Amino acid sequence: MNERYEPQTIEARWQKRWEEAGVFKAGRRPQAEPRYVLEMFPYPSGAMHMGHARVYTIGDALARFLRMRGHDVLHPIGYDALGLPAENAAIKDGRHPAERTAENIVSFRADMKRLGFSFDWEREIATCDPSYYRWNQWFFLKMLEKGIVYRRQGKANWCTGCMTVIANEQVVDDTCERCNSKVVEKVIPEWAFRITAYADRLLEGLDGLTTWPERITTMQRNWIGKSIGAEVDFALQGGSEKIKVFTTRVDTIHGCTYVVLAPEHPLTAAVTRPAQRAEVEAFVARMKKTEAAERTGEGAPKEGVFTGAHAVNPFTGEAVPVWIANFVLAEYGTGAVMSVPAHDQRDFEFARKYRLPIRTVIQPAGGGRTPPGDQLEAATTEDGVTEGSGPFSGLPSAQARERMSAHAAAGGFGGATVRWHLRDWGFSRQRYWGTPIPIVYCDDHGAVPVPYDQLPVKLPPQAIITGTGEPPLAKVPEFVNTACPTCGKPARRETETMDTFVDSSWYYARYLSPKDETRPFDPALARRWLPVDVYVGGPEHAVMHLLYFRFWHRVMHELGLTAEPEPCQRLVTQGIVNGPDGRKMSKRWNNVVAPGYMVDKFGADTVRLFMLFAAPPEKDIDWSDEQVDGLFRFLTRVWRLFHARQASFAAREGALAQASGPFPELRRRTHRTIKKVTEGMQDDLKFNTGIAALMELMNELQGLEPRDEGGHAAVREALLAMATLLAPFAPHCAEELWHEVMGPAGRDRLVAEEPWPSFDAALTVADTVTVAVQVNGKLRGEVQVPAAAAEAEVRAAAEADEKVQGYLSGKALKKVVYVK
RNA sequence: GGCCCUCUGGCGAAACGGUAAACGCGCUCGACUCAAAAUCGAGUGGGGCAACCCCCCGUCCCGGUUCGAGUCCGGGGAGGGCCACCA
Repeated sequence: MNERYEPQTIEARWQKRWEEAGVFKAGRRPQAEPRYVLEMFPYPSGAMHMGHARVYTIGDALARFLRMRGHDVLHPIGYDALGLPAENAAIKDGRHPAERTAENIVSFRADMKRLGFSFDWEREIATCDPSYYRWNQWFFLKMLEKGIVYRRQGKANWCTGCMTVIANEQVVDDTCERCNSKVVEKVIPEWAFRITAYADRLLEGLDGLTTWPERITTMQRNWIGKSIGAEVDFALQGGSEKIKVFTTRVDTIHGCTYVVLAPEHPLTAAVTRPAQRAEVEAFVARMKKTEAAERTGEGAPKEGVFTGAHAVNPFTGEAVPVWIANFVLAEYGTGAVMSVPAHDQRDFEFARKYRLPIRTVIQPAGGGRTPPGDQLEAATTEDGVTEGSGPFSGLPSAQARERMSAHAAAGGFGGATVRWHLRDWGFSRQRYWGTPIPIVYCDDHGAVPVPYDQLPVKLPPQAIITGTGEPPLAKVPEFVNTACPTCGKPARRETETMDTFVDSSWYYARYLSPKDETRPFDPALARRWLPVDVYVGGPEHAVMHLLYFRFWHRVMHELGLTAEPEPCQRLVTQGIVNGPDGRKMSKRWNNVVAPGYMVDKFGADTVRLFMLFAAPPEKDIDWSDEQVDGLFRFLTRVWRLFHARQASFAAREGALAQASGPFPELRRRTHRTIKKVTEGMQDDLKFNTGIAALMELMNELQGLEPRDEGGHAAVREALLAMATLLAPFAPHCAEELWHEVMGPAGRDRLVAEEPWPSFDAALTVADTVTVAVQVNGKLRGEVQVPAAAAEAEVRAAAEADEKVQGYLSGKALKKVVYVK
C-alpha cells in the first residue's frame, strides 16, 4: 500500500474491478429479499452539478449498505432526455437536440462513474430512445381506449414573438423568457389525461404513504384540493336558464345579495339585457385580452359589471342582481358564485366598491354579536350560528350546511357536492423534442389511433424548429403524410408531442426489463421489485412529477401490470447544495462548484463524504472548501492509521479474548460504532452521525499502540470494522484498506460484497457508567457505578455523594434512575 | 390570505423527555522546522473567581405539563417553502 493517500491512483482501479465482477447487477441473489433504491433520473442539460452528486451519493450509500446486508438490490440509472430545455438549448446554439443530448449523456455518465455510484449500468435507459418512448405511445393508446386520454379545448401560453406555445416555466411576468415578447393565453385543442377521475384515489392513497415527508403529502393534498360544498340553482328571472353556483358555505345563502358569473361563463351573453350589452361586451373583451395572472392575481383590483339580469335565490324566493367579475374563474366550480358579502372577504370588498347590499346571517357561536351588514368593517368568515335564515335559523353552520344541502336536493335545485382543485393534465406540446402522439387524422375516419404493431411512431431526424406557430413536426412532410390505418387513404399524422412529464411518470418500471420489446416491462419482475423501496429526489417535484407518477402507477395497476396501487414506499427529499456563499449555485453569482473538478482535486470519496457528512439528507447545505479539506484529512488519517497498524493485520481472531489494558475499551468502541452506523442507516438515513462515529473510532485508535496479541487482535477487529463501515460512504478507500488488512485472504473478495458487520450487544455497554445525579431537576453531581448496579445501589451511591448530600436537607420525594 | 417547514457555540451540526453542544470546520497555544506548509498534541458557549476547584447563566420570546423540557402542549416573533381572488 502506498504510504500516501492518493485517491487519483486508486479510484479508477476499483471502479474497474466492480464492473468486471458485476457486483452491482440486480437479480444476482434470487433468494434474497429484494430492495429497489431509486434516485430521480437526471435531465442531462449541460454538465452534472453538485445537486446531482448529492442525490446519487445518498442513494448510493443506501444501495451499497443494503447490498452488504445481503439484499438483492436494484439500483438503476437513466436519462430524462426529451423536453423543452434541450430543445431551447438547441435553438440557441443551432444544433440538433439529439446530438447535444447524446453528448450531455456521455458527460453525465462519465461523471457518475467517476463518483463510483453502484448503478446497474446494464439497465441504463434514455427517454429519447424510440425503444423507450414507443411505450409512452403504447400507454397513450391504452389510456385512449379506457377513456383516460381525451381531446379538449385547452388554454396555452402563446408567445407572440416566437409564435408558439411555451411552457408555464418559461413565462416570467407575462413575458417570454427567451424573446421577452408578450405571452397571451390562447385556447387551442389539446390532448389531456383525465387525472381528475383519480382525484379521490390519489387523495386517499396519501393516507398510506406514512413514510413520505409530511410536507410533501400535505402539498399533494392541497393540490388535489378536495372541497365539500353544495351546488344551488338560481333561476333567471324572466327566462328559462338557471345559474348553477358552487359554494362551500351554503349556510350563508340567506345572506346572498347578488350572483357573479365568470366573464367566460356560457350564460354571460344570454343573461345580459340590451341596456347593459355594450358595457358587458366591452368588459368581457377586455378580460379576454388581459393575462390571467394580472386579471385574477391577488393584487388585481376587483372589477365587475352588472348584466341587468336578476336571478332567484331558491331558499328565499328573492331576486338578486347578476354581475360579471374578473375574479371569478370559469374553470373552477361552476364558473358562477353566490355572493355573501357579510361572510366572505372578497365578496365584501366587491359589494363595498359597487354599493351592493350586505346582510349578516351568521352570529358567532361563542357569544358576541356581528353588527348588521351596513356597519361591518370586514366580512366575518368563521362558522357560527345561522340567523335570519327562515326555517334554518339558529343552527350551527355545519348542521345548517347539511340540512340546507338536503333541502336543495329534495327540491330538485341542487344538493351536496364535491369539487377538486386538481385539473386534468393537458399534455400536448407544439414542440419537436418529445414523444410523437400516435394519432392519424383521416378525412373519412377522423382521429385514428396508430395500431400497436406500427409503434413506435419515430421522431423524424429533420428538426425544423418553430417560426410560424405550427408544431415543428408539421413542417416535415415525410412525417406528416401517411396512410390512414383504417382505410389506407392519404392522411396526416398528429404533429403534437407529449409533455416530458409523461416520460418520467413510469421510467422506474422500465428499469425492470429495459430491453423488453414486447411490453413496457415484465409484470412478473414488477411483482418482485415494486413498489420502489426508497425514492430519493428534490422536493420541488412534490406536486408535478410525484403526482403524475402516482397517477400513472394507478393506471398501470388497473391495466394489471403492477400488484400495488402506489409506486413508492418511502420518499426521501434531499436539500439543495448551495454555493460557498450560501446562495443558490448560479453563474450569476459566480459561485458554481463543479463535481468533476472536485473529484479531480480530492477524489470521489472525499466529495461523497462531504455530501453525507454536512447535514442530514433533507437539509440544504452550503458547499464548503474548508469542510471538504477536513473530510480529505479524515481519509488521509485513516489511511495512515492503517499503514501504522500493519503489525496488527496478522492477529488471530482467537486472541480477542486476551485483549487487556485499554483494549477492552477499544472493543467496546468498535461495537458501539457498528451499532451507531447501522442504526443510522436503517432509521433516518443519518449518515452524518454514522460518519462522526467512525471519526471517533479513528481518534481512539490513533492513540493506541498494541503490545501483545490480544491488543493486536482488538486493533485488527477495529480496522476491519472501519473498512467495512466506510464502504457505503467512501467505497474506493474502503476497498483498498480492507484488502490491506485481509492480505492474501481477501485477494479475490470485494468489501462491496462483504457482509455488513454485526455488533455484540454485550460489548456496547461499559462495565462502569457515570450516572448524573439530579436534585429537584438540577444537576448536582455524578457517581461512578457498575453498569449492572441495581437501582437501590445507584441510589445509595448517589445519596452518599458528598456534593449531592449538600443539596439534600430534606428527603428526596421521587427518584428516577436512568442508565446511560 | 391559506397550508407547511425551520430557529441550538464564530460556522455546519449532535442530543430514547434525563450531564446541551458528540463529530467536523474555524480560531488560539504548543511540538516539529532556519522558516513556512503539511503533520502531531492541547484548548475553545457566556459570566463570576487568584484558580483549567467550584458557582451562576445559557437551545428565538412568553406561558404550561413534568421530579426533570432543546425535545411535549398553548400563544407570540423571525426566516424560508409551496399554493393562492378556489367560491
